[in-house]
Amino acid sequence: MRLSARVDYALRAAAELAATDSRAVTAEHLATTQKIPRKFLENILLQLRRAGLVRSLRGAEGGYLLARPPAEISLADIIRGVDGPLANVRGERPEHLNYSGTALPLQRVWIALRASERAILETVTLADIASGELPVSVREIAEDPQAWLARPTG
Amino acid sequence: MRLSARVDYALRAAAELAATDSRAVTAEHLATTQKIPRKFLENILLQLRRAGLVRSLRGAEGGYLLARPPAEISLADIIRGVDGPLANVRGERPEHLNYSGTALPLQRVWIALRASERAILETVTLADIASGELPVSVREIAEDPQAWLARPTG
DNA sequence: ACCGTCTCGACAGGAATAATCGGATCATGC
DNA sequence: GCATGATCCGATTATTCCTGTCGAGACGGT
Repeated sequence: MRLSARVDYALRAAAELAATDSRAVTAEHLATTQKIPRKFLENILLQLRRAGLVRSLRGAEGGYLLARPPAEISLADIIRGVDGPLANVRGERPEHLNYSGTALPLQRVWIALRASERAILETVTLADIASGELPVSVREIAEDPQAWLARPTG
Repeated sequence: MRLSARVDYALRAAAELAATDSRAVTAEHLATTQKIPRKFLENILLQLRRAGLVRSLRGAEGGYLLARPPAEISLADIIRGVDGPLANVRGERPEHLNYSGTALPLQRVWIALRASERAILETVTLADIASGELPVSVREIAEDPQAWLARPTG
């Protein structure tokens, strides 16, 4: 799991939008409150708009707002919107790999890994982030003190 | 989840080593059977050796072999050996992030995500790959037909 | 008409990634 | 001791990706 700055920014901006329901928020405001380079953010917001995740309004009183209710936008939607498919191995989707010989079972591991990422990223919505209340299944995992250690023990 | 060529190569080579127990295998052989650029592979094998995961023998009859029994080397070990920490956000470890405002709950999501990746990558060993028999917990996830779809439904 | 905002392609600098080169070093057999 | 076969390893290149910036244009509201 490697999250690029682009994805990180997109999610933080989206979270901010989710918190400010029904009013348009300017790129400038998002940039300063979340400490994101402004022009870079514009770039990202444009991507999100083309992905159908945010709407935009021009002119005075303009800005950005979510295209759907926050509860209907998952983190996975955002990530895919700016960074393409969630999972890939050397640029290939896991299901398209053709490993040979001993390496063959690796493909099933990547599939499992992706499924398990989806279980989280498809479940958590912007509404969850905005309210601070994560779904139980996710909270259970995050609450394990082991999960917060840099290096897993045993 | 983005797997670099380096990691992919490392895992495939390691799988090959796991299958060929107790004999040393040359870089040349690994490169051809797994279709990996040879000099690049040497580079990777050197990293694995420095990480204490493989041993090497020089001279005729030389080559590489695993430093420990395959059952005692997890995929996570290999990945960390060549690519550093499993998870990071913009170069920072998830536990070191300091999000502010609305974005705050995101950190817990990354922690959960990492934990759930670990659950797979720490569990699956090279012995599992070599035998083709994945742990039940992983197999259950990988066997779900949903997991093989490019885009999740519902 | 004017101001504030989004729109959007181009592009630059740097970092990461992928891969290669060439030689040094070491073990083994003869 | 010499040839051979292999690892060792720093240096180097090539390419792609990532981050971030610029500037001119389009558009909405007043």
